[in-house]
Amino acid sequence: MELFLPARQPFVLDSVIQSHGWVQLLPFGSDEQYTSLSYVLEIDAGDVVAISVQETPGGVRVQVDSPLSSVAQSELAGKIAWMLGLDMDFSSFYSQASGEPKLATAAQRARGRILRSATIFEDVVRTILTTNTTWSGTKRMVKALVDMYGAPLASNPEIKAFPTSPRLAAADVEKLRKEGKLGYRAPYIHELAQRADSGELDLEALKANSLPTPELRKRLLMLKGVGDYAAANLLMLLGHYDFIPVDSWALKMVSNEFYSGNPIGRKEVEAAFERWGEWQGLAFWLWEWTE
DNA sequence: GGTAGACCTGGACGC
DNA sequence: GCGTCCAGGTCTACC
Repeated sequence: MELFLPARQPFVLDSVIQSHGWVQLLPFGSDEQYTSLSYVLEIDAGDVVAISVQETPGGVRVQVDSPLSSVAQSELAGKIAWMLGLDMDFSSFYSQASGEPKLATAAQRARGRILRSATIFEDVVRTILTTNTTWSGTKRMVKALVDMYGAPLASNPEIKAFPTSPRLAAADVEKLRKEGKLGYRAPYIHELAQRADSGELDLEALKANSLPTPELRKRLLMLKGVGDYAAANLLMLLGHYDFIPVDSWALKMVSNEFYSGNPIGRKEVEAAFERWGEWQGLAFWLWEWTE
């Protein structure tokens, strides 16, 4: 079956797909030209569906591998709209960035939307798995979680969705640590899943929050395994760009660009992008760095 | 508020 | 093949 979803213009699907590395992590996938995004998700009714998204005039066309009830279709449409940020408006940022050569492609390519997972829970788990490791380590850990705990697609059990909070809450911590090779992150992920599954933690409510960014950041920092970098990354996924995700790569890039390669810290990174105000995280993210 | 050490894994390197 | 060192953020204890 197919769905058509409208997108606020301007919209360029491959800019969303290439917005960061999520597309390289299971169960995301894409073709080499980034014209199509694939994903597998478990919807609330318990069905596991594989979807493929292509850009079409005015929005996106979503191909679903199996028929769905109208309720499930509605849920799926809402999740895809969230993942692609279909309704997001970056006109204010484009206006501010119009005189900056290093952000010249932002408006041209409708950049700004950052690819999200279907749930905040999934994005928090992914983000924790990016910390204190290499990108190949992140890919390995995410693959292990999907392989070990993801719900299989009925038509092809080899293909699995990202595990939901109930599935990870029921997982064995030592198995996560040893077989999943999550190491010290295993108890963080397990505790997060248990709190989300019990209802103590309503991560999905953050999608519709109207909290000021500092308050939202405080809540994110209360999650075990989420520090300054992870919180800033999650804030951007939530549509708040006032903080910069400062990791070792950021320090290197900003040092080369603004500080002649001298050793710098978080404060220098923030100072370099302070003029972008509420858009500073996005300006940093979309900046065309000098190699 | 700032700092040091521990956490865990994979990869690079030397032997 | 084995051992050692290092990189990658966050947590905890301490000052």
